[in-house]
Amino acid sequence: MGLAKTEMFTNEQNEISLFAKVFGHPARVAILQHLFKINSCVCGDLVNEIGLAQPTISQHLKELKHLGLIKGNLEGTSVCYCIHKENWTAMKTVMNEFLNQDLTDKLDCC
Amino acid sequence: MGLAKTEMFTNEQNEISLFAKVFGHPARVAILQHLFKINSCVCGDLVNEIGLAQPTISQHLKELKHLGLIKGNLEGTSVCYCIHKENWTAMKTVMNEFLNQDLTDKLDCC
DNA sequence: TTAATTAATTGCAATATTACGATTAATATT
DNA sequence: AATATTAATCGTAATATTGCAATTAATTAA
Repeated sequence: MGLAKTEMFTNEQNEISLFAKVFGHPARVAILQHLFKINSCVCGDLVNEIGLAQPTISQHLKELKHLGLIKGNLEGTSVCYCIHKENWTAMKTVMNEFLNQDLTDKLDCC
Repeated sequence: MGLAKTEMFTNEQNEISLFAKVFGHPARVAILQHLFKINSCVCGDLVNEIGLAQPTISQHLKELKHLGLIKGNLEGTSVCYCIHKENWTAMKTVMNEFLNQDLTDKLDCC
């Protein structure tokens, strides 16, 4: 069916998987890394920086924006994107809780 | 075309996105959380615990195993799964480096 | 106003993912 | 050996994702 049955999972599980999914494409990882590196918040340069077509980059940016991880700001004809700091920090809290679960000695049974 | 052009991204970007992609489904998040909670390493109980059919769970387990995040061990007719501690720790290093990039003041331009 | 620039949107083709019934494989029990 | 139990695999349908050409929308420059 190709459809995740979100109603059978907890809010936390769904939230984690939504964040993870948006990081599940190298282009979006590259976009985010570039936004972190270029703190002057360059925009359409992403199309040049990453080797994908403009509509493709625009689509990836839309997904990142939709999850609240970036913000876009109109500046003349171009749009300036940058990391949404507060939301990024909140996302980190959720992801870290998942990634940093207790790895006790008992876990090794195999 | 629906295919990620992995050759145009760095190994790091591809690795991050592969880890993230496997966390990008709530069923796999739920499986991992359960394996962390039940440190006695219960196995086919995952099918009961999570509400999906046996082939579906088996498929999700395969993906987690393929990335090295869990190990499976035959015990009679059943298979006992658990977190692969070393690989989980290594994955955490990669993901943390990505998630914990510098959020300097300069980033806020929008 | 007209042309130029930039980015979003639309529409579509190619591919990937998800879910599960049916079957198979492997071991355990009788 | 015959049966039961458990999990993997196969095949397939439904849906989602990715990528881009073409177009549109919005602003700027001339």
